[in-house]
Order: sequence, then C-alpha cells, then structure tokens
Amino acid sequence: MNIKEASEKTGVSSAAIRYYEKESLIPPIDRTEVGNRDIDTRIIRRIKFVTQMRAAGMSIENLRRYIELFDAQEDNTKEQKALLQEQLAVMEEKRDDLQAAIDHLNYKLNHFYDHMQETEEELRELEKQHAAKVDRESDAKNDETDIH
Amino acid sequence: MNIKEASEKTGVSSAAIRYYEKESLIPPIDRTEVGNRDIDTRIIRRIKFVTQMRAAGMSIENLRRYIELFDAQEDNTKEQKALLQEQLAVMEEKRDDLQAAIDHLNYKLNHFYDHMQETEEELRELEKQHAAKVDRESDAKNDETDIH
DNA sequence: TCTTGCCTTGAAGTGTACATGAAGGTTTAA
DNA sequence: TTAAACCTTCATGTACACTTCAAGGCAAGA
Repeated sequence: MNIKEASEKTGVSSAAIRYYEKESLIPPIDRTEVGNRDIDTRIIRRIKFVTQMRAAGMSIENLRRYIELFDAQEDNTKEQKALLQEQLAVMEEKRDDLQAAIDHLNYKLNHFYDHMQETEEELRELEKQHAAKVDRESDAKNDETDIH
Repeated sequence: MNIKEASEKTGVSSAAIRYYEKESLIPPIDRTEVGNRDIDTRIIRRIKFVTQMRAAGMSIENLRRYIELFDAQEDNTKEQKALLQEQLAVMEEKRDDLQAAIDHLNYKLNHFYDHMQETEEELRELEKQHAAKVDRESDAKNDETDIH
C-alpha cells in the first residue's frame, strides 16, 4: 500500500505519516525498489494507535517516550506500566473536566427560555440579578464558573 | 483585586488574562486612577469559565463567537442554543473518544504480565504472534488500533 | 533618593504539530 | 514523448495560544 492509500485508510495526511515516521511514533517503513514507502497493516495499526492517543491529548513527545519504552529490548515492564498508568490518570482527569464542562453547558441549555418573546435585554437583566445573588451568596466560596 | 491576585485566584497567568481581555473572551476590565486593572468577582467567574471551556478543547475563536453572541443586545437565543448544542456535541464526542482510549489503555494494563521473570523479548514475541493472529483474523475488518 | 515590586502597552518570540513548496524521480495512459 | 499522478527528501511556512521583552509609570520602605 502506498502512502496515499494509507492516508485514506487512516484519515491521517501523507505529510503527517512521514512526520510520524521521522519522529519515531511509528516504526521505520519498508521502501520499494524505487524508494517509495510500502505500508502494511502493522503500520496502519500503529498509525491508528497514534491517532487515538493524539485525539486523547497525548503529546508527540510523550507518545514517543511511551513507544520507545515499549519497543526497547530491555525488560522495562514496570516502567511501561507506570507510564501507562500516568497517562491513564491524565486522560481520566481530562475526561472528568470535559464531563464537568458538558454538565455546565447542559445546565445552561436546560435553563434557556424557550419562549422567544423575551428580549435579550430582559434575559441579560435576569442573568445579572442571578449573578448578583450568587455574588452575595458565595463571594468567598470561590468556586463559581458560570459566565454570568 | 490587581491582576496578580486574579492570576493566583484563577491559575491563569497575568499575561493570559490581558490576552483574554484583548481577545474579548472576558469583558473590558475597569481601571484604577493610575490605569491598573481592577478585577472583580464577575471577571474572575468569566476567567474561570474561559479556563473550563479551554480545558474542554474549545478554541479561542469559537469561545469568542459564543461569548459575543451571548453578550449581544439582539435576541439571538435560538442561535445561542444552536451554538451551545453544537459545542456540546463536539465535547461529547471528545469525551467518548477519550473514554475509548482509556478503555484501550486499561485493557493493555490489565493484560500486562505482573511476573517480571519474562524478558521483554519474550513479551515482544507474544505480542508479535498476537498481531499476526489478529492480522489473519481481521485483515479486512480495518478497525484495529492496538499498537502491536 | 533609590531600590523593590507591582503595574502598563506594544511588539516580538516560542513551541507544537503539522502543511506547503521546491526540485526531482517513476509509472501509466494517450 | 509528453502529461498526469503518484512518489521522494529537505527546507521553509503557518496557526494557535500564549510568553517574553522592552520601556516606562506609580507607591512604599530603607
């Protein structure tokens, strides 16, 4: 499979695949007689793995650290486990933050006025009053994140 | 409250607060007689809102779009709702992708060998065999993302 | 009065993760 | 045989989200 097909199969641009190879996020890719990359399913799997971890917010740098460790000859299962667990913790925190933001937006959405007769000005007034109330109630609580 | 205190209270750098003001992610901040920013709890709340949305992956550009719409005088509740729902969908997808990656890593972690006597080479052999098996079984399935 | 420590603005610099361009090679189809 | 459509490497460019720097002002304490 040439790089274009691999790109289509993975949704990763050809340039990005070359970049990943250069940065050792994927193993060195075999070349044909004329020097073109010949990509097999193993590489495809690893490109997809990179994509998934990138989407989960893992940096190129950390991904390389992890992959280097995994590909190494030495017995570093412990370190691998530690690294995995570290990354898991980061991702779980990220997921929880994301969920908190989702809850926040859902709350806002559920408290929107469905009746369009209210003017935005009225809405803003109500929001302001709410904000003032919240200020009075929890000025020192310091855990408010609502926009208004 | 001066900008340094606000920075400490929010965990956002002074420079970033100035940047957010310049980019209209937070409202114009009042100045003291000598021109220093005087930051109140309303601004603090909005900084935290920005932080939360940024952490959830919303870009500065989209955040500004959203805030502009929200702060506008016109009655655009419909557009606000649509924008909120759009952002919610993006975030939920992100959360699900993240959860998939977490599951993936958890799987790997749970299948790690706890007995350290196996050498990394043996481990790699097992992984290779597994990969080959998976290749045979689902070469065309095209949904594998495991690293080995 | 002079140092310390805060603040201001505006401009320029930084790191990440690619994207794009230049210059050239190969294969296929008309 | 010439164009189209791939490919290669290497170098440079780009977008985003800040950070850092430069040049200066204000206020308090030694």
